[in-house]
Amino acid sequence: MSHKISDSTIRRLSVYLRLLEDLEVEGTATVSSETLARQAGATAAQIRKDLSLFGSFGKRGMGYSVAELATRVRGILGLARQWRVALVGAGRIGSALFAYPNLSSRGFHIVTVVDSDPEKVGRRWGEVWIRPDDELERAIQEEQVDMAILAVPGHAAQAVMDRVVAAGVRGILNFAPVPLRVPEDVWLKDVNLVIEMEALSYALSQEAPD
Amino acid sequence: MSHKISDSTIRRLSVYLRLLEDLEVEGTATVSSETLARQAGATAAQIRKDLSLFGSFGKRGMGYSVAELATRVRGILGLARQWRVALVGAGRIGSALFAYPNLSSRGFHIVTVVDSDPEKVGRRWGEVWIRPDDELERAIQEEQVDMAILAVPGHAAQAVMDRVVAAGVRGILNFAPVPLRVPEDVWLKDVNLVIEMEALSYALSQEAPD
DNA sequence: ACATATTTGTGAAGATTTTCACAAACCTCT
DNA sequence: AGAGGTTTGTGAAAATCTTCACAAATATGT
Repeated sequence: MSHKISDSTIRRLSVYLRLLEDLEVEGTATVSSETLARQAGATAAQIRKDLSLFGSFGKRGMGYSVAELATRVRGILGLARQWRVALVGAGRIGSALFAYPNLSSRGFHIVTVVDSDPEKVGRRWGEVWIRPDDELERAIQEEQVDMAILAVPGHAAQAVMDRVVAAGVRGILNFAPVPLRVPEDVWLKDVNLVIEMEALSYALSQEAPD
Repeated sequence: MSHKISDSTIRRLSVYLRLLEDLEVEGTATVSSETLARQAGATAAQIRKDLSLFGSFGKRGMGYSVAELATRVRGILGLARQWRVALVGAGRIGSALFAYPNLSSRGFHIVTVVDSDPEKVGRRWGEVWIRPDDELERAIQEEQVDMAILAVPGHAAQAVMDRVVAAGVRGILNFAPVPLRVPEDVWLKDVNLVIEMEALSYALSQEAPD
């Protein structure tokens, strides 16, 4: 296995998986690449190619077993386990993420929250206490954190990032709209609302004479 | 002008712009593609190629005038104006977005908020009242909305989307983790935290034997 | 058991995106 | 004014990603 798989392929697998789980709930037994493509907004060939990079999961003439393919894709994506996540930043975005049901329901558990605001430290969110900034490293170790979500202001992001990485975290989701530097062996994903809005701005400006 | 410009190029321009604005604040007069590349985490050739798609903004031997390039990129991205945005969904994510300073400071003004929860309707957020779901279309028209942000549960997203589009909005930022269908002339950007986390899950699963 | 209809898996072709590499343009210093 | 050092802008090459198209495999119906 493992040529190099593109990020796009992985992201599409995540989409396919959600659709497969919906189909599973609906009780659908098998699905063709054609049907899945329609739901995913992709092409059938794309789906087959994506899947074929990891193996041969379908039956010619029949399509894919929904249950089996879902299990396979979960395995590929590393979702057969639970992930322990640290949330850094308990502001508005942080608190929205903490309560976001689609993360915990999919195996991403926020096991510790850290904030630099003394006003917030010591408060309790559900099962977890908000810990002070200077306990970041300790919290990461004690709670055996696998991934971190950075929901801190842009000017603080790189410094927090460096500490999180030094503490051993190798997967980070960043909400600060600034380019961050990470070592080669650390995975960083950015969620940047400004980019998305500005991309919309560009698109609308192209055609609308307004 | 205008061959077809790729989405990636536009997204990078948004990144460059933020760096240019930082440089402007610092009082830097000119910047080379090399320097900008280092800050953006891109390559110098990439930056020059991106910019060259829109014109010739630099001076050989000198680099780019920070102020001039920032203005040019703002123009390209359609940021020389203000955008009027409707926020649909006043839950946790919606309220975090409403208060997010990086949107309003960059010309994206949330001018109306709609929610289906009677509990929330009628409350006031800053200048804006939360309006009931059935006033969605009216709010869009009255407030001359250009773009919408959908922060509603996945199961409601497509229906809300259809109404927003029917009301004339042609740019939408969607937070629901479901694939949405839009007409060809409508621009949709997705922010999907589940995809990002699952992509991290895949990456970490690859090397970490754990 | 055979013919017909589906649907996968995948090389090859096509399209898109990124990187390379260098001539042309510009600045600075003497 | 000329030499030397920078840096852009851009064709061409390389790399990556998507679509095509079809043989092989399976199911179904007679």
